Amino acid sequence: MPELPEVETIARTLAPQVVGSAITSVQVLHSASLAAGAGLLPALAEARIRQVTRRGKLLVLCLEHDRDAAPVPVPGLPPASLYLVFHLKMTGSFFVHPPGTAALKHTRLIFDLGKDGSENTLARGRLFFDDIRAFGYCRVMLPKDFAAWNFFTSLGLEPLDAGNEAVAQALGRGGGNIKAALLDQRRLAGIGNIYADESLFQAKIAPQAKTSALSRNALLRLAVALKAVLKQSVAECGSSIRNYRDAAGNVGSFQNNFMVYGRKGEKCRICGTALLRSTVAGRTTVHCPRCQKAP
DNA sequence: ACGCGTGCCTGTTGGC
DNA sequence: TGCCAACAGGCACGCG
Repeated sequence: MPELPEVETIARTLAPQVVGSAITSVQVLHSASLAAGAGLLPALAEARIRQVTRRGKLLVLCLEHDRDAAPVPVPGLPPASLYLVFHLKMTGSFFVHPPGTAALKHTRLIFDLGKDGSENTLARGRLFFDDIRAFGYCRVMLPKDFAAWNFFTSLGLEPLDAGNEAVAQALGRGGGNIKAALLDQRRLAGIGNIYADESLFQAKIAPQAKTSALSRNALLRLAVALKAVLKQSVAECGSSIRNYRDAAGNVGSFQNNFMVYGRKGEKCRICGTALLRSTVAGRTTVHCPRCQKAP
């Protein structure tokens, strides 16, 4: 379940392995994993990887595929003439294997990487996109396709780039409960179930609290807590639960800091009360009934 | 128009 | 020991 800190960690560990490489060929082993841009595969197989970045939970490879075409900026992203975009959903992962490595059981896409800008096309390695549950996807897009992609254009603020006031405001508008607001990618981009529950605990707000009932101070407290939790997780290379590894095969350590996520029935680390599991906004939710009060 | 429920997927876990 | 239901969950989609 890569969320913002995990996708950020993957981008950081993938970049040094692929930036400066040329994509020499692409293999689609599971057609549904290529959700858009099949027609651009020929262009992709001549493209060079310039940058690896992230927007919300999307991992974005910025490519140059035609030296004559000027790179076009997409709002919020570095300019490029072609984009390779991934959503990892729950079980997507990357790894760069040596040249010639065969596909694994759950390998969905393979990008062969060669040297950039040289007549010498000796392969450097193979970028595997593995995805056990195959919920994840890749999209190959021209800048104009990217800028017209509804999911992307609807994404909200980057929580770590926005100020506390702006984050509080994004969470406070609209109806529903506060956990649904945290998970709504149109308000803030990149938050999933782990960081929603953890930030609500740190802010001492009950997940089922109606957003409209929260004071300005409570929303600000949540904004501060959310940013602190995300920042700490990025510093610890994310949370490794189940299958998560970064693009270098490393695990993160933020799971050791969980106060509530996955701790149903265990004691609250602050007050000792048994933590409750419930369903809020359709998701499994764990909270401390004593520390986290609905207003 | 917005909030809610369901389907997509496969591997792991826990109960009987 | 073996079987199977429940569970993990982001997002598209359809319904009311």
